[in-house]
Amino acid sequence: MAEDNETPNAKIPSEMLRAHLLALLKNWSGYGYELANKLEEAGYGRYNSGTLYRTLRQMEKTGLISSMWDTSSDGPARRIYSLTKTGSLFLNNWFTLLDMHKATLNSFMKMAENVTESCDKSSSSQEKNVDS
Amino acid sequence: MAEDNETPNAKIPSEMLRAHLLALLKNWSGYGYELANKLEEAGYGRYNSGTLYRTLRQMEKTGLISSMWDTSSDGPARRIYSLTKTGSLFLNNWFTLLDMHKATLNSFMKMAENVTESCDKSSSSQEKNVDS
DNA sequence: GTCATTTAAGTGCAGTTTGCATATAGTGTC
DNA sequence: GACACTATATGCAAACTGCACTTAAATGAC
Repeated sequence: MAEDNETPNAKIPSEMLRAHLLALLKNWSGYGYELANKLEEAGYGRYNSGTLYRTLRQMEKTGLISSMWDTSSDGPARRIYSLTKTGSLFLNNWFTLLDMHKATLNSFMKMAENVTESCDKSSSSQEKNVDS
Repeated sequence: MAEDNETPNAKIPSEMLRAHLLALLKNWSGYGYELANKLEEAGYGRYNSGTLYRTLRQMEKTGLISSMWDTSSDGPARRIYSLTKTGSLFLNNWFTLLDMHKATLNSFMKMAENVTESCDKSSSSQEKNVDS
């Protein structure tokens, strides 16, 4: 058995992992082990293989990617993944969502400045002790 | 009991919900019900109250926010939340993470273009997806 | 040949998180 | 009291996650 070099590294949110996989598969087809290597090369550590493979299968189940076995090359069979139309749309929407999210964050933080003066409806109890 | 108007709306990833809550609490203290209203006003539908309150308690447990009871106003007691120093740092890091994530996505998609280019020089179909 | 190693994918299971429904409780109105 | 609104929380099944372990094909060492 190979040495356990699956570093449980700085973990990114799983939604982002999915987006990363979709981006890697854009205009390109690859298999799990290869995708894991690319993620590692990009500085995301070696993902736990169980998590990665299961994520891929789940993404396939939800229609974001599709797979087929490749037995043409040497070594164990590889499950080659490629992006579906749905996956491609999802990836584009993800970019939109990121922008919206960032815009919302900024607007929320700006709201705070205005609130301190106007949104004091019923009682003027200024004892909002902000614990530090 | 009030009418069930908790619309299980277009759900954003939970990580983003957490970021939204942190952003709302930046330079401002508020309680759960109020935060739910603000999320709804911002167009995120009415979050399931159970999910929202539990998310807040969990964020408190991990030190992103802190709370205390406010019994000064009329009606049921409110649990007032405010951002901790950790939460503030987390929010800043979140922005950084978002940018890194987007950069990674773009680089991943460009990688694909290089691969297809070297394998298939004739096709010059280049997709433009670089924004920032 | 056979033994360890590398490549490649997957399962088992406990612990955590999520979605949805439901519970609890204070206050004001009729 | 009955009812609506405000405010927070719990119960539970389903889904997800992390970690360890298993399977299996090919390669190189001996």
